[in-house]
Amino acid sequence: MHRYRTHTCGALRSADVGETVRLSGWCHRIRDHGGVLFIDLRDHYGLTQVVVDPDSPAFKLAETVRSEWVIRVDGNVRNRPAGTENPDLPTGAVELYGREIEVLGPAGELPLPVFGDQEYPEETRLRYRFLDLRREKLHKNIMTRGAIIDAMRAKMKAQGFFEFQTPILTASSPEGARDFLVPSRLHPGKFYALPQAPQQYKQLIMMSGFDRYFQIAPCFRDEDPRADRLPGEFYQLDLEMSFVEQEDVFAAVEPVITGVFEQFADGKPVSKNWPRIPYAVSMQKYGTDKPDLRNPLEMQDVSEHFRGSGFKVFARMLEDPKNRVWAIPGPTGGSRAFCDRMNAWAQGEGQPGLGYIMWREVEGGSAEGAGPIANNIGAERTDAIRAQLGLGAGDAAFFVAGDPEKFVKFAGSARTRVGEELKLVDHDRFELAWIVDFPFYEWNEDEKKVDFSHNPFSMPQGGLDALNGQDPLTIKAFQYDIACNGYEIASGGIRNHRPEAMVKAFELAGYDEQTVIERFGGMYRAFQYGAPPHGGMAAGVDRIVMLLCGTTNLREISIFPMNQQAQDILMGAPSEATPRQLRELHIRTNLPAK
RNA sequence: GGGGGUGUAGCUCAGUUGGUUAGAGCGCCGGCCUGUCACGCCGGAGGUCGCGGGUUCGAGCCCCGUCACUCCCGCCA
Repeated sequence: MHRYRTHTCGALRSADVGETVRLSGWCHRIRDHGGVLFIDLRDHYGLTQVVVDPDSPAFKLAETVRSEWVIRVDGNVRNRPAGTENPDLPTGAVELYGREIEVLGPAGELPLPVFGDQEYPEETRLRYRFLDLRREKLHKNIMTRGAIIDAMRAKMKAQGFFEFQTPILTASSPEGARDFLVPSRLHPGKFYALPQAPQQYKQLIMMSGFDRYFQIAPCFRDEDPRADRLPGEFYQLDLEMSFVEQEDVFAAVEPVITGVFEQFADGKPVSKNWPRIPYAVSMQKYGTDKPDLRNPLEMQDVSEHFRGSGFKVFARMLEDPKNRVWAIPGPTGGSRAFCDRMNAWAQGEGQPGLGYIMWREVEGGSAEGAGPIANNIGAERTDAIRAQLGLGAGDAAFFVAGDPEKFVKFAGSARTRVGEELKLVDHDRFELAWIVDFPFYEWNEDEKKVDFSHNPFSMPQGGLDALNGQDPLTIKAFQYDIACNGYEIASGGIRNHRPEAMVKAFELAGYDEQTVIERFGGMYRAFQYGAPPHGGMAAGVDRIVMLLCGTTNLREISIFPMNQQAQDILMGAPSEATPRQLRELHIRTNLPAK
């Protein structure tokens, strides 16, 4: 007989009745009735009820075991007495009558019970992560994560992609987020950096003549935490292809992502033909470049109805040509209570308020606008707005006014808020979309200069001609994202593989050729010796797993995450280095006074 | 770096207008219990009310400061 087990805790069935078996596992739940004692024995595979009574030689020891002790039980499998079967358990028809118990690993009092689903503070959960990981939900999420990554690999390989590994110790990249640095012992005063993404490596792989690259790539960025961002490190499904245009990338990626979602969506619908939404349109309709398309609301520009109207606040604002008035439709929201609630919410967001019109039914069945704005602009304009937004009696509309660049973010969250409050959002579906035509540059107000708005390596639409002849702020890039349910789950682009275009692109952002050579020497060199047109994408593995596991917290789908102060409180990282380690690295600390 | 929210038992939380010895459920420990599967019943232990100061006859509650946690903004090519 095997030292620890003949079966797992999820294996036994009626067919095994009469067998003498050996199980090992954790004592999940113990029910001591004095004369008869039940232990639910748990392992990775499932739960089996062990029963012990005073006739068993194991009885005395069985009375001493506690939750989460690891024990080995020998005994025989028998049918449960009629009426005591548990249909909720796969093993629920049978039980193991225990004759011998060996304690393999006793446990102290638990800081966090494995049984049950009570919420526990994050600090406790992270310090005792190994206990939390035994719990059903987290254990399942981690297994799902592995299965999703398997599916990604399989689907990528089926599309002809080949997996590569790229260095973890690399050079600091001048653009982007803050790097994690690793001091070099052999080169005093110099540092490696952990890759923020294998961006340059994957392009170099294309220039090295390989055709289709992918990698489940660890990425490291020293950023401040957010709810949808793991501190320190995260994973991307990173891919790159040669001799492709944007359409080819879409054609390769869409079935992979759709397939993964469908496979793990648990029956929830997944959008088939993804809409392609230009960045500018997305900002106008949804107020964000990662719209939640489960929310049916679309904002519209209603400036014309307010220009020269009796609502002086907006009318005066519109005298500045860059200002606009946008409307957020609120179907079924036409009550004073709801409009006041939205107004109060807006004030809580630091806004002066949120103007609105509500439409009430009047005799004859038509709709009449009400509220301060409607009174000021008059019935004709009010009705024109109603008609444009396709609203009727019982509906409302909310208005934001000013410079769209400044209010767009607030407008987007107001749209989300209205949709959620009016229960217009179907949460049980996955709505995927391509967001395309990102601007190549953006205006940096602080430094009064043009900056790359996304990826400095992407190809401007129109190529070198556009860079030479066009207002830089109007140039679009072959740069795209995938948005799903309000999250950015992937980002990519067609790369700029022509050195003269690359130099020009950097020149417009204020970097001369010498700087490009210094900062991107390897890439610059590779561009000189036959670079294929290429492009690709990187998808956020953690966010995709999070969406498919139905959680909004990345720490629920990551096996050993750091806390929000970027500390691993299980392992104790970061920690101080010994004087000897620092000496070898030629480093002296200079700590802030406190 | 800035702003909001929250800190009461191991955990989730209640605690009246400022008023006696700060409570409940879960968990833990002990006892009873031969068919439970959120077992049940009885008993018990467990508290610097985040910390420091102030107001008051009296502070878990009010005021000031501080710390921790958390969400958001900045940041995230």
